[in-house]
Amino acid sequence: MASPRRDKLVQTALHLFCQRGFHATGIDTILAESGVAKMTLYNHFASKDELIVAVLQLRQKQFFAWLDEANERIGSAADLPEGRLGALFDALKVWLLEAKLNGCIFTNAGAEFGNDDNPINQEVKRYKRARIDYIKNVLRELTVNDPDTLAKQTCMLLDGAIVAVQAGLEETSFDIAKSAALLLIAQQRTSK
Amino acid sequence: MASPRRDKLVQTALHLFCQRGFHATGIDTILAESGVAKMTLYNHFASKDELIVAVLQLRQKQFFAWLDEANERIGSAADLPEGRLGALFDALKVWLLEAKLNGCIFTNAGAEFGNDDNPINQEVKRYKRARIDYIKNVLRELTVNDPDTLAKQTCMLLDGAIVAVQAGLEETSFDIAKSAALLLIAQQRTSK
DNA sequence: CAAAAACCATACAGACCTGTATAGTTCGAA
DNA sequence: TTCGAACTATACAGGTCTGTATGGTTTTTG
Repeated sequence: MASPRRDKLVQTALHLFCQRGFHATGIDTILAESGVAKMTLYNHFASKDELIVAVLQLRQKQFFAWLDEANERIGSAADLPEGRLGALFDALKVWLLEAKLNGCIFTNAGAEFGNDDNPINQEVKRYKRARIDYIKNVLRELTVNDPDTLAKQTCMLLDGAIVAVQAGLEETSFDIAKSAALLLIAQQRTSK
Repeated sequence: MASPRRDKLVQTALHLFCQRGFHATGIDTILAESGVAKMTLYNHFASKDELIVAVLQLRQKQFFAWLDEANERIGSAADLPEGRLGALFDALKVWLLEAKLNGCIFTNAGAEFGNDDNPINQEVKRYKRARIDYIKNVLRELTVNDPDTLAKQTCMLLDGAIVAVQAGLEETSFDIAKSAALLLIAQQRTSK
């Protein structure tokens, strides 16, 4: 399953899909950029859609690995429990602004392939759910009333901020989203 | 500028773009669905991109007209000031779930044409800004501390909820977003 | 070394795409 | 009724797209 050409293809495709979108990125562009032959691509993937699914799976793996790492790095630094979520927000802001991405690749995939149950959409769903679960676990540690709702609200604020930045609004959107999330969490902790 | 064929084209295109996306919807599909000849299209629009811009402009007009109407309808019914924003959220939920849209057409346009300053993206930006301003005006009437930040947070929650529903998560996302927005507004009003 | 697997280069099929060219038609207004 | 504008129908140019066919080359492995 693992192969250097395959990996190169998926990584290159990830890069291009992030910047130009899925439909707007042709197979030939990916091949030219990666230096891999077309027949090799179709030896590893039955179709472009399969490649897209592999790209989304790679991205998901990358993201959660990075999130784990960021979470551990914060670990000792955050004395107040709210500090952990705040630091996570800051880290996410860096992650999302580092490469000049065009928004979130999962949200974008939902936009381009939405409205039916193809494997691409299932991957999007899987990612969104996993992210909520991750935040939920972080929140559980902070002993809030309703971690489920709060995790969903946090993810919505995050996605909303990404969309705002993508539309060309100010990058302070992330900070504004962060302060909202912290207010919500504080509200749950005081009213306990 | 106004012409029955032109209107038919834009309306049909709006419908198709909403459901299938922009790149995935060919000109010929729009022509077949609308029953208009190809030369008529290119008499009214120089290119497909121009048609897309017209579609986004129509949608923007529709949306804010509907928003005005909903806002007036609420007007007398909401006794508590928070009630107005809550009722607006409920109305937006209906607007967004009524036709089986695939998310927000402006967010989707940002996903497909992002990362440079084409006219399409400018239209997306214009919409997002106008929506923030609209909410800001509603909030000003409720005398909150920082209407600007609160309006942005509200819009982020809204966009986040739309993305969540688009990804196939529960439609209760809207209600969860609403409760977050109401908490944020209450927080600002009590701490004054 | 030899056999097998992976990969490359090129050409191409077939579909679809945007946009144009051309010629005929409807229809309202001067 | 005649002129002109808007529209239709059809064909097509030129490009791009995904995916395949073919045959040669490299790399790995037994």
